[in-house]
Amino acid sequence: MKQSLTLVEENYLKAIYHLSQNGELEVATNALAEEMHTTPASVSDMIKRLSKKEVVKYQKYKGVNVSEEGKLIALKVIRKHRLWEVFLVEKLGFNWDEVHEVAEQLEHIKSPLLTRRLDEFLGFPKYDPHGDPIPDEQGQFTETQKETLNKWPAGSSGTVVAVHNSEMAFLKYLDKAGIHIGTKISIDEVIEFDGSIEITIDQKKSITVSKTVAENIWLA
Amino acid sequence: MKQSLTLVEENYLKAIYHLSQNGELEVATNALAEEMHTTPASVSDMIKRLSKKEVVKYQKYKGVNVSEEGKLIALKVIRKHRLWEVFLVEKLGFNWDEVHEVAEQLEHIKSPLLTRRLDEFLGFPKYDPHGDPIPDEQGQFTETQKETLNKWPAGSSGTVVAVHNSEMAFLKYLDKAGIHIGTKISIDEVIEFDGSIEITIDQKKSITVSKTVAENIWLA
DNA sequence: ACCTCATTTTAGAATAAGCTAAAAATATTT
DNA sequence: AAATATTTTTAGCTTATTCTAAAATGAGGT
Repeated sequence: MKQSLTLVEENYLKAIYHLSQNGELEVATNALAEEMHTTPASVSDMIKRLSKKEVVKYQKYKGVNVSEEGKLIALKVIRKHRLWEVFLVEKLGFNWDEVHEVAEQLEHIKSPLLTRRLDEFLGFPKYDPHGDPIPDEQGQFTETQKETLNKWPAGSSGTVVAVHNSEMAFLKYLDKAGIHIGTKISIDEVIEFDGSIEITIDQKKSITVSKTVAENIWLA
Repeated sequence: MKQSLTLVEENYLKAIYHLSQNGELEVATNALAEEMHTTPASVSDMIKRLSKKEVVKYQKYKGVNVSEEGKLIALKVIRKHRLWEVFLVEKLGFNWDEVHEVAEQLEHIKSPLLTRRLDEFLGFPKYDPHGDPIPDEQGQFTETQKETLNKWPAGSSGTVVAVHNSEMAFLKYLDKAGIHIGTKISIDEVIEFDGSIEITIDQKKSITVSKTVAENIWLA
């Protein structure tokens, strides 16, 4: 029987899915506790509950991961989160760095019809305002071959399709630099000793970004 | 200190406000239990909590009512509920009889900015798809002098602004008759012995409606 | 193999919300 | 006004979720 999950359970599932990077690695209790801003003890308890509901696979002291069923649930939540982000930015005029908290609430609204209608209303978007892909109802992504900026060779160029790390400071830095989803970036030179990279933004402005920054910008 | 209310507390407040018809009458524990689909015992407990938070006025065995603060909170929830209903019907193409459940969830999203932007996006509507008025941020309604159809004299005419009683059968009946919010209705004749009324719909079709039906249609 | 240390789990308690059954207060009948 | 019926409250228990403190487990170094 498919008892539905509570809001908190859904959030755990989403966090596990995220930390395991699409269901591959095992997730440690401590890591999950940090992600959820709670204690390892609470996480242990919750994992047991989720395990009983068969949405995660779990062995004591060995880490957790989502089950097939759990993965699909997580993806449905992610789908809703990203669709709402598109709505907030494109229809209500929010900035892309203001939407997360609200989407975090909206993602838990339970109404398959609403989700479908919203998708339609937005023109079936494939990416959210941060460039993250939106899974379809079956949890499938439209795959694009994207890679972080630091992996691109000097001389190449691409378009920003995603940004990971949603810290305010980072988003503000990008904003100031003029880097958004869709911005064209040319890789001019890769400085070997510290991994920093000289780039040209939209064929206009040249700047140097640190390796850390480069690792959080995805190009296609 | 203004501790925020839980989702369930918000729902109680809304129910109390409804049952008291805008904060006038006292609400009985049993009535509230029925409205909330729960037991009187649970209601008693909850009322104590709400009373401690000063959002309701309460004397044992004497009934409850919202406080000024509680009333404002209830009105804010009602505002959100009705704005979302407008969104669902006008933007996502829901039928006016499909929106309630979803709006019941959406009304609890906490983001004043979202509410304001949504209001703006919808063109600052004053009525929801059922014709119920949408309070502003301060909880004020745009007052219109509306009255149920049975109170209007023969020869007068008005526009449908609201429909109370949301039973499926009733809504379907109206739909079939071609009566919607905004429909113009002329009162042709009031039959004295049973209170039924002959009306003309949108200057076209004439029908006779029973007193019961007339009592549930509001004109302005 | 053993010791130490970090990680993880268990135990026990707290809060929010609900329930059932029993007691108390109010209302209605006679 | 007493008896009865109805309504409301209290008491005690349950589940979901969290916490702190204590115990158990696993891993790395000697």
